[in-house]
Amino acid sequence: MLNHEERLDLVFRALGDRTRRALVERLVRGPASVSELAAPLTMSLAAVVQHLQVLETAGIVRSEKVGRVRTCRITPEALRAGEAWLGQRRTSWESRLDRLGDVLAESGPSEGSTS
Amino acid sequence: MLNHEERLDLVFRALGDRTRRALVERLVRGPASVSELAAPLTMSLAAVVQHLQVLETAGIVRSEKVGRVRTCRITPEALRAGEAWLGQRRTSWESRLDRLGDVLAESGPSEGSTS
DNA sequence: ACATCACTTAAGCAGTTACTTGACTATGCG
DNA sequence: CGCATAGTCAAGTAACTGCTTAAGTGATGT
Repeated sequence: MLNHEERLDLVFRALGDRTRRALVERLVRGPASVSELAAPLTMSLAAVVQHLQVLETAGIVRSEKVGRVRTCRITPEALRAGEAWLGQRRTSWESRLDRLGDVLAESGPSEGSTS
Repeated sequence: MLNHEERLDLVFRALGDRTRRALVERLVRGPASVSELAAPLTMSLAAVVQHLQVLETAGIVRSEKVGRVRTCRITPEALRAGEAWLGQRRTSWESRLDRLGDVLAESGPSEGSTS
């Protein structure tokens, strides 16, 4: 079991690494095998597999093995959850600024200001 | 100096921690002092300050000290950068699915399908 | 059958993170 | 002044990360 906060922990932490973001960038253009994903990277294959596991436990990627090839693909829900969290905080912040603007406008543009 | 990838590293890593997300959630509702931010949390004040430093180096929060009180507030640009990254990858993924759908549709809805 | 390919698993290690405690430095207030 | 408030700084530590290498496992190609 994995609640919403735990999921966000895993998603944001997973994305907080260039290599893993690079993997995501490759995978949004379509599925790929582990070796295809590893090819452009300078690290060992084992290291790439470990990064993929991080992405997979975060729910960002899923993979299935056919024969000896593991094919990885994006699962967009987790990315959407991260985007949604950020969007909600941004709108919350913006609406606060709006209310603040309203209060300042209410005091009148030429009436006695705060200064 | 801090390039775009480094900034994203810091932003996503900063958000990959519940405590820091809680601090952000508090701060989107308006500025607060360090002790106000620490009050609802169970950890030491020093620990909260350390979390705030992580948020500040990520560019998510800025703070200024007046007298003996440090007041923290959100800087929304960094959050927007994270949201933008996620949004771009999502649309990239979605447009790929659209193209895939087009190709499948092109073969004709009642013509010989893949099965 | 045998080699090769595509991973998989495990161990180890340097560096980082998320805390803690304790000592310290300003304010600000009566 | 004297004392509480609001942080600041430095050390220490246990757990976690991001790698590495090396030794498997189980397809696949010839």
